[in-house]
Amino acid sequence: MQKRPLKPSGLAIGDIAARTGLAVSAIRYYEEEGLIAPYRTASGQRRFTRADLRRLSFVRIAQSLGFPLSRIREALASLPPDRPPSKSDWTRLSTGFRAEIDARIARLEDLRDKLDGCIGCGCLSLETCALYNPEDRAAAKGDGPRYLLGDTSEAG
Amino acid sequence: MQKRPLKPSGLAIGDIAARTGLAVSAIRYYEEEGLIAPYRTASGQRRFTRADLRRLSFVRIAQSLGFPLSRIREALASLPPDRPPSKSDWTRLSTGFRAEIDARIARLEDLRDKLDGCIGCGCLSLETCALYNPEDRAAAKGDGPRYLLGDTSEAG
DNA sequence: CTACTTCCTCAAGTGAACTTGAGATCAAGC
DNA sequence: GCTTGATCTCAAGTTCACTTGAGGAAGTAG
Repeated sequence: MQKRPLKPSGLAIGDIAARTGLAVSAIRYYEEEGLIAPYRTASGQRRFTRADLRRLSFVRIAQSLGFPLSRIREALASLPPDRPPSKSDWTRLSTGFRAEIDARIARLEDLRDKLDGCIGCGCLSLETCALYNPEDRAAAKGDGPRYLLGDTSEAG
Repeated sequence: MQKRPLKPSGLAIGDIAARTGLAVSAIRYYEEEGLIAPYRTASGQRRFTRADLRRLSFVRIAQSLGFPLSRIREALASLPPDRPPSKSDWTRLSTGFRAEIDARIARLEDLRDKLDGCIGCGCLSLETCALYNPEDRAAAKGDGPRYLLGDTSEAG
């Protein structure tokens, strides 16, 4: 006796939309984009398993973290396409994401701190601020406020 | 004797592109969008001041933080349109941004931790995970993995 | 069986943030 | 003075992540 087993034959797209908070059209789009692969009934209607539900939840979460669908598809590609993924499947997938999330956080903190520093010291209105006057040191390289944009190569 | 004063009459768009790392077309677009307002020579060519350069650097930075141009325009609107902004001008502008950056960081950390927790405990493959099985508690509200998506209203 | 809702596909539209191209003008070097 | 490269405007095209609409088939309630 299972407790409420997603109906014998899986959920229809409308149910999935209600459960994930996604629009029906978005779910269809995700299928088109290869993020999910729901099976079809004899008459051609989509039916979704619990695994699909998890994949969609993951999509929603990863998206809200700022990852593009291409990156999410890539991550989901490491899961078995349709069958219930194991814990180690999800762990493998999430480890890569964790690293990227950490990197994002670090970058934001770095930027925030530099912004704070520059504003705090008032150098925004001076000519020596690495943040707003990158040309002092970077003009020769000709590539803008790169100190804040991830390029830490000080070569030259 | 000033040190290299941006040429007597300001920089041309190509110079600005080289210094900021932005494409010429992007700079024109930003003007169209009201983020900058370079002045024009008699013949109609754009000329940029140091203040424009700072505004563009700010645009680039804020963009890399994930802020939409609309929000950036809004922030820049608090600066005097063309004149060199004072320290307090920039401080006012940046304070609002700081708060939003902090919020972003907090959200990312929260999501990361929840993701970690769920993956660490293996509940991704179970039926009780608030992250991947929100329907257990949220199905009635019908709105997906909202625990991770910012809605903390547990009412109901 | 009828009516209503949900689902299907396919094409086109949307908004953000640009880029590309056409055709013309402007500025700098020789 | 001429050529070359930079700049101008304006219109249209591009990518991402969808939404909207047309036209039709399928499932459900009475």
